[in-house]
Amino acid sequence: MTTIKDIARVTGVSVTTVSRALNGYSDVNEKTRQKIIRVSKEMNYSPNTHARSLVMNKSKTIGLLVSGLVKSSVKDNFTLQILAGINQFTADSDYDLVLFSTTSTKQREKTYSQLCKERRVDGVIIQGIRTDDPYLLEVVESNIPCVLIDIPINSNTVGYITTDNVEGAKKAVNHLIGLGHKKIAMMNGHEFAFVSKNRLEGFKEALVEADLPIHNEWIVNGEFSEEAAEEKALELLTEHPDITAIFCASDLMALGVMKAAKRLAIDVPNGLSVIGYDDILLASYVTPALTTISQNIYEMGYGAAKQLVHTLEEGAEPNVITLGTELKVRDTTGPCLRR
Amino acid sequence: MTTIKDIARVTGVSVTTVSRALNGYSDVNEKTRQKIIRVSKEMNYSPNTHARSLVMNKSKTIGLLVSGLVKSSVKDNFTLQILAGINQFTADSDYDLVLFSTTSTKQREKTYSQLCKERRVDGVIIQGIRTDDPYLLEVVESNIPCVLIDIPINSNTVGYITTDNVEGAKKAVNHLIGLGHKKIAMMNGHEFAFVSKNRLEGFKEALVEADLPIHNEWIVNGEFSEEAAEEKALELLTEHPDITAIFCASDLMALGVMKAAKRLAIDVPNGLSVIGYDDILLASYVTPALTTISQNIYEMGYGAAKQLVHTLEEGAEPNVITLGTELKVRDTTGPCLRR
DNA sequence: TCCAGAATCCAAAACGTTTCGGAACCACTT
DNA sequence: AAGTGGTTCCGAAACGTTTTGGATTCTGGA
Repeated sequence: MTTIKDIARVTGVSVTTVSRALNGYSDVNEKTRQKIIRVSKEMNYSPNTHARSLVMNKSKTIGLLVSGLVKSSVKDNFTLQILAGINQFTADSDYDLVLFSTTSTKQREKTYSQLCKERRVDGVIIQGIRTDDPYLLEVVESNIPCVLIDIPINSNTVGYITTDNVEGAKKAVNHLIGLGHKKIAMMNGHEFAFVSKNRLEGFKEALVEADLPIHNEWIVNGEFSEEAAEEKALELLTEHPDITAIFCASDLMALGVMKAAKRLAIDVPNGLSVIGYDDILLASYVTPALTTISQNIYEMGYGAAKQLVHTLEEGAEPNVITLGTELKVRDTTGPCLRR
Repeated sequence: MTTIKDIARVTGVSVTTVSRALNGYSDVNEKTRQKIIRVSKEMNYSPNTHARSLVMNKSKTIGLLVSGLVKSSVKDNFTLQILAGINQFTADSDYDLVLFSTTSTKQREKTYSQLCKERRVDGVIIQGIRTDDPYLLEVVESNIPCVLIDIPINSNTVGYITTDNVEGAKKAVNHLIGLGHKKIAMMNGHEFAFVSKNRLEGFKEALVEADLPIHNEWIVNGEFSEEAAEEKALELLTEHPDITAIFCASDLMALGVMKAAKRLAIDVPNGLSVIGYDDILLASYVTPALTTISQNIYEMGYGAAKQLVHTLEEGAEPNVITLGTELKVRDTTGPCLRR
């Protein structure tokens, strides 16, 4: 493996000059620079990033800490879209992306900051961890620049990108109300997710604004899982058959709710309107196609990477980005046929 | 950031001893080892991998070179499943995963080996690149250990993992033949994919074994794209209305074919049987649900990582792994109603 | 008492790069 | 002739680790 020393030897200059030539400094004669470049091409040189990182004390690497990258969660291509967005940005920058996984036994052995410090990543993007994850605390305490996805924590080293979940939820519920629904339930995620909190808030606000009562027993947690949501919906719809619409905090849970409706021989949308959240790929492919609140997940990934690199390069304080949402009306919502 | 030197200073021993203590060498007194461990915990020490990699000349990092990680290809969660598999393995090993993207302008600037050499990855997994990709040549020529997914190249540094595509294709076509179909077309991918070559081979073999003629004009290329396949199928079905079944080399293309059938008002499966390949997530969710050849994509990712790490650790020569396939009969194939 | 061998420790070199602080040289100006 | 300023180069230190090849001390047996 050719090093800078080899090139120095061959061209007859010092390693300093080779380094400075290759890095475009002005204090090297154009002729020698050309010679050095030529020789380093001939010798197939490429710099050793480890040596460089060691002395420069930065690695041009950003870490991605996810939790949704396991076999079972392949249905939920949220993570894939985030990744695609991040990848799109980093591919055009000179940063590399290393994947940290929180799904493993490593999580228990190594702390978040250890992970980051060992690999000497310059910054981190975090997606899909729960608010009760011990990693989260460490993030805020450590001084590694960090962009969170859908977790509203802001300090001088950590920023976040999210969508307006309150507004999104209101859009969804208002759509149902506009269709004449008055008995609307909510399938929420779990209490350890900020999005759940916000979507619940939007749900309630929309009801209040429409002068509809809030039935707390109509608000259940489906853990963001298709199966759990199916079970919970089964209970809910059996105990409260007068419910005419369900707002779900994720599309995956909406699918579960639809399965439950099917088991109870309730027609969607005529017997029950269902609206999801996320607009995952499956939403437009299931039958009937799922009405949902769409968020540009790819854009979130891209934006997260962009923001992180920006704070890394410019030393700017990370800030907060909120993206909009869009109601996608498909076939699982219809006018309320009961009173 | 605490270093080994700091610990040496505090504990009153040399850096050598600290290093050897932390790395579990036997020539350090158990008492001093405990002291060193205690102090390094107190000082929140974590080793600098760059320094370590520099001197050890290996990085405990494997690279993943993919091409399917762009916005448009989010439907195809093949890549996600591969990634999940790899991630599952690396998470339990002490290797990290860094993502190389081939979708960018970087591709033109930097060669494959430059990418690998710069980052000093110990090995690489490659997925989703075409056989005419210039990177592929470099892979074989470079001496970096490498595992290819679905690309049959084998040398003393490169191995591959794949499924039995000939057999899988035969299974698919035999299924159609068993349903009474005699006029079977094929929607293939493109000539720069080994899987296309093999699936075509299996297609032909099955026809020959059943004494059915091969119509070359019934074999078209859909570029592994839903849209292209739709267009090609439109032409094919218009020009040759006697075709009763189509074997598609990917599920995504099968979806395109189904759209074409819909546009031509051909009922699936009664007017046309369609069978796909891959068993992507969507296959079981579309209506009618897609009959397909299932391959365990997750397992391929896991196997690739396992094999790579194995050759890295044991110095073993990489070899060839072939996984099985499975026919999943769903609703897009039915008995031939014409003669 | 002396010696062999085990146990425990350490100094220094090495990995490949960047960068600080100057050195050497040349061409001008005064 | 002396000083000034610009251009082009370089030696050496530094980054944080591992490893080589001993050095030192201790233990037990002859």
